Amino acid sequence: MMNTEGITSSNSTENAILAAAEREFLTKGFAGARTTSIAEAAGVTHAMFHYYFRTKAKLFDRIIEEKISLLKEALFNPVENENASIEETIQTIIERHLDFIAANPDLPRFITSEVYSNTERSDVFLSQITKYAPIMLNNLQSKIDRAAEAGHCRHVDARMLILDITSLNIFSFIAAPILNAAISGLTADFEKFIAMRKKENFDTIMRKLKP
Amino acid sequence: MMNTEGITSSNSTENAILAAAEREFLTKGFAGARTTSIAEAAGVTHAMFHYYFRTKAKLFDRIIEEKISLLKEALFNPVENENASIEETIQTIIERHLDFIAANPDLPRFITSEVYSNTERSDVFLSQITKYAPIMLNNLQSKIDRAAEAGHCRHVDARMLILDITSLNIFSFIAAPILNAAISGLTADFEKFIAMRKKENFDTIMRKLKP
DNA sequence: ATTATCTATAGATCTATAGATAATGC
DNA sequence: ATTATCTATAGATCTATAGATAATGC
Repeated sequence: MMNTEGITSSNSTENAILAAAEREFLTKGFAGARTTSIAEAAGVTHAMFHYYFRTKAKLFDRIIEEKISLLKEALFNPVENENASIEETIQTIIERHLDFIAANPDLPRFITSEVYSNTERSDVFLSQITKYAPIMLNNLQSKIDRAAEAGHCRHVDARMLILDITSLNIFSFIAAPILNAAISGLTADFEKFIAMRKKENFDTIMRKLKP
Repeated sequence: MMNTEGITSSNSTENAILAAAEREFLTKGFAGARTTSIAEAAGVTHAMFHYYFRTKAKLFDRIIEEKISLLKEALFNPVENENASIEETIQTIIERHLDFIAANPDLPRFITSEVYSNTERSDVFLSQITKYAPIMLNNLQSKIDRAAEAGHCRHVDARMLILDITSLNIFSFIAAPILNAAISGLTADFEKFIAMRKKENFDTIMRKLKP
C-alpha cells in the first residue's frame, strides 16, 4: 500500500508544519499560500517555520517532490502482467488511476496549475514525465497491437487512449465545484460517485476498443 | 461571431491595462498577479492602474465577469435545432465547445483554479451555472430519450454524456505542458491537434451512444 | 472645468533573521 | 553542547493614495 497520508518525519513540530504546508500549498498554490498561515495552522510560532525549513520555496520544493514520487508510483508502476487480457489491463489502469486521484483529490489541480504558472520548480516534474511516460506508452501500445492482431480489439493509438482515460478520470476532480453547481449533489456521496465513474469510464473506453 | 479577443473600451490606456490584466490574471491567477506587472506590461505608470480601476479586486471582477458571459454564450446557446438528429446535435456540441476552448486556451485552468481557491469572487459564476446548466441538460436528455425510443441510440444519462464531453475536450488544455512532456510535440501543431481531438472525441462519444 | 498623467510615498502584508532563553541528551 | 522555541524587528514586496502638473474639450 502506498503512502497517501502525506509526509511524515520524526519531529512533531516539523510534522505539524509539513502537514499544514501541504494543505496550504495544495489548496492555494505557491503564490496564494502564506507562511504565516501555515505556522498558525500548525500551531507553532512563525519563526519555527524558518527554523525547520528556512524558506517558503524550499518547503514547497520538498512537498512537490513528495507528490511527484507519489504520482510516479501510481502512474508508472502498473505491475505489468504479461498474461492479463487487454480488457483486464485497461480496467486495472482505470481503477488504480481513479483510486489514486480519489485519495489525492487536490493533486491534479495543484500539479496542473503549478506546472503552468511556474517554470523552474516544475522542471523536475516534467523531466520525470518525459523519462517515464514513453516507456509506459510503448508497453501499452505493444499490448494493444498484439490484442488487435488476435482480433480482440481495434488497432487504437495508446497515447490517445491514455489521454482519454486521464481526461475522463481527472476532469471531474478539477471541476468538482462547477459540476456540483451544474448537477446538484453529484459528488455529494463521494464513494458512490467514484464507483459510478469507474464503471462508466471503463465502459466508455471498452466501447472505443471494441472491434 | 462572438468576441474572443478580450475586453475593449474607448480609451487606449484603459484598453492597454485591461489587455495586460487579462493576460496576467489568466496566466497567474488572482494571487499570483501583480498590479505593478500589469501596469508595466501595459506601458503605463502604476498610478494609472488605480486611476482607471481603483483596486486589483475590482479589475479582477470585471475580467471574470467578461469571461463568464463569454462562457455562457458558448455553452448555453447551442441554437437548439429541433430537427437535428442526435448525431448532428452531439457533433455540434463537441465542435463548438472545442473551438471555444481553442480560442480561449487558458480559460479552463483559470476558471477551475479561481473557482476553487476563492469563494466570494466565484459565487457569481457558480450561480450562473446553477441557473443555466439544468435547462441545457434537460433539453439534451429529452432529445436523447426521443432518439432512444426511435431506436437511434442507447438510453444514456445526458449529465454523464456532457461530463464525458467536457472532460475529453477540456483536459488536454489544462494539462498541455504535461502532455507535451509525455508525448513529445503533441500540441506543437495546434490546429492539427484540435482537428484530431474533434474527430476522436466525437467518435468516442458516438460509440458510447450506439445501440 | 474635466480628464489624464506623473512623481513620491504612505500603508499593508509577508518573508526572513537576530538574539535571547528554555529544553534535551549526553 | 545541541536542539528547539520565543519575541521583536528588519527587509522586501505590493497595493493604494496624495498632490502636483499636463492635456483636452467645451
